Amino acid sequence: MSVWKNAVLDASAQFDRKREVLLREAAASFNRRGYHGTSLAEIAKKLGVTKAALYTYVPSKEELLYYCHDSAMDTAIESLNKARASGGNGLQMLGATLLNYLEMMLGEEGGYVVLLEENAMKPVHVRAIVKKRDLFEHGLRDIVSAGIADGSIVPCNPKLAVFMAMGALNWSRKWYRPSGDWSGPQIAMALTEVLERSLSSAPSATLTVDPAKARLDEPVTTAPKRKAPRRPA
Amino acid sequence: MSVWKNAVLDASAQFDRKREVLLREAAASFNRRGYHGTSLAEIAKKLGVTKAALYTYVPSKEELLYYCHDSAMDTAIESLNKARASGGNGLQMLGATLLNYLEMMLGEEGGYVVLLEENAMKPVHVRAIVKKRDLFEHGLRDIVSAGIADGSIVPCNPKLAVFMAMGALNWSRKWYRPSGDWSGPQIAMALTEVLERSLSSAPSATLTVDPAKARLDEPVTTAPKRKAPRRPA
DNA sequence: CAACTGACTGACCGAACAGTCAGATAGAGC
DNA sequence: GCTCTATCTGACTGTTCGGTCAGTCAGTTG
Repeated sequence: MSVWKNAVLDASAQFDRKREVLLREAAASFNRRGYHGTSLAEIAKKLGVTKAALYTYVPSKEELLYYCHDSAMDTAIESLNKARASGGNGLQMLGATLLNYLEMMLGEEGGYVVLLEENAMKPVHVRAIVKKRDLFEHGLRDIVSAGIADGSIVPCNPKLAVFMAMGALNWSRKWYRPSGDWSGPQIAMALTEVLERSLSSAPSATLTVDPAKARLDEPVTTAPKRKAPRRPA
Repeated sequence: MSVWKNAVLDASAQFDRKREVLLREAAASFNRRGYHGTSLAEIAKKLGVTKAALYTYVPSKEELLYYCHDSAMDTAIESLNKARASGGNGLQMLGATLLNYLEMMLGEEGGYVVLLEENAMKPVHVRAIVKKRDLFEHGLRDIVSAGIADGSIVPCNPKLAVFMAMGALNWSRKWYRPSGDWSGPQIAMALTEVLERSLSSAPSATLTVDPAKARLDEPVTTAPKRKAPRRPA
């Protein structure tokens, strides 16, 4: 690893940098083989060090998992806040959040998303993660509720709608291949588009047929493509 | 386990029954703690036997995982064939398949769905499972394509649409609680409804707000609730 | 009753793994 | 050059787990 053997930076910056690289590598391995299916020696080998060296940066394997989860949730909540700050109606904020979330998940850096096997952590850590996850999910539900109220989102059950969206998004980790035809941002765009359509009060008349040709320099927010919001009978 | 200590049946039926119970229990444990996180002793204890007894029914832990995956895929493909046989337009067939799939996944019996950690299996088994999974997914894509052709589904990318649907559905295993407010069939109905809306050429003007109150004796197929299919400009 | 069969047990083995520790190493500050 | 300290190594430990095996036990058949 190039980051591992690198002078220039001062001591504490080196430490932080290496710790970050470790988290990333761990998350990638956990994602691929699962927490229990990944050994510390395996991670260490990829970083060009021995297992014992990892304990300089992390007190235990369990806490390594916890840190991965924690970073991922922080990033998720950040994407939520960013979307909230940018404003717009409920549907637009929802779309912006999902797009941010997915882009960071499929990004080059890999984000350190793990999401599964939370029960492998100690109860204290499970509680901490669940708390943050609930913060994120309730934030999303509130956005959906706001969207229903402002007419941009069709009346529905916000809890279920968010569960569905999270499933559709998180599942992409299973089938996304960086070397495939579709880039991360292209997938993010296309998936978000379908999800928006499922909840929009004015669903678009068409969807992206070929994500590989999607132009990514277009504005992110998907304005309703037909006319005014429509309320149910 | 009541099934384990039960006379009445003849020998080979007993064997098959017990084997099935073992598969179910294993799948449930694998789903909860992951493959590597589940020990055979743990499974055996739940069945009231010792670890060694399991080897009467299964040659190895790895093959136990394989059998779980295999059964799940067979059930999935069966739900696909059933929907195809029942006919209707593309959107209706898609909805019927997803509904069947989800009902079996959330059913009392638990189906033995696992889906994750395939890479824990031997390459031969991975190939066999991937083959069946591809059969299922390509079947779904074909249905989506048919729906686009017959005008019931909005033009979109079938591959991406199916990935999204599978994610939304499979993710339910993460948050579904049999003891919760919503029953399996109610969730199946509500989720399928949202997914249909995301792809329908004539999206409904409203969605189920309270899945707990959904009437399950209604016909399954969701007829377009507005008017004729609309094609893109 | 006696011979046989298949399910099952409890003790055991070897491998893999998380975590520990004494010591090697190398850079920073004096 | 000398010391101090942070980082890292390689060998080690205790434990857990998948898998094996000799032998027990219950049920069946004749």
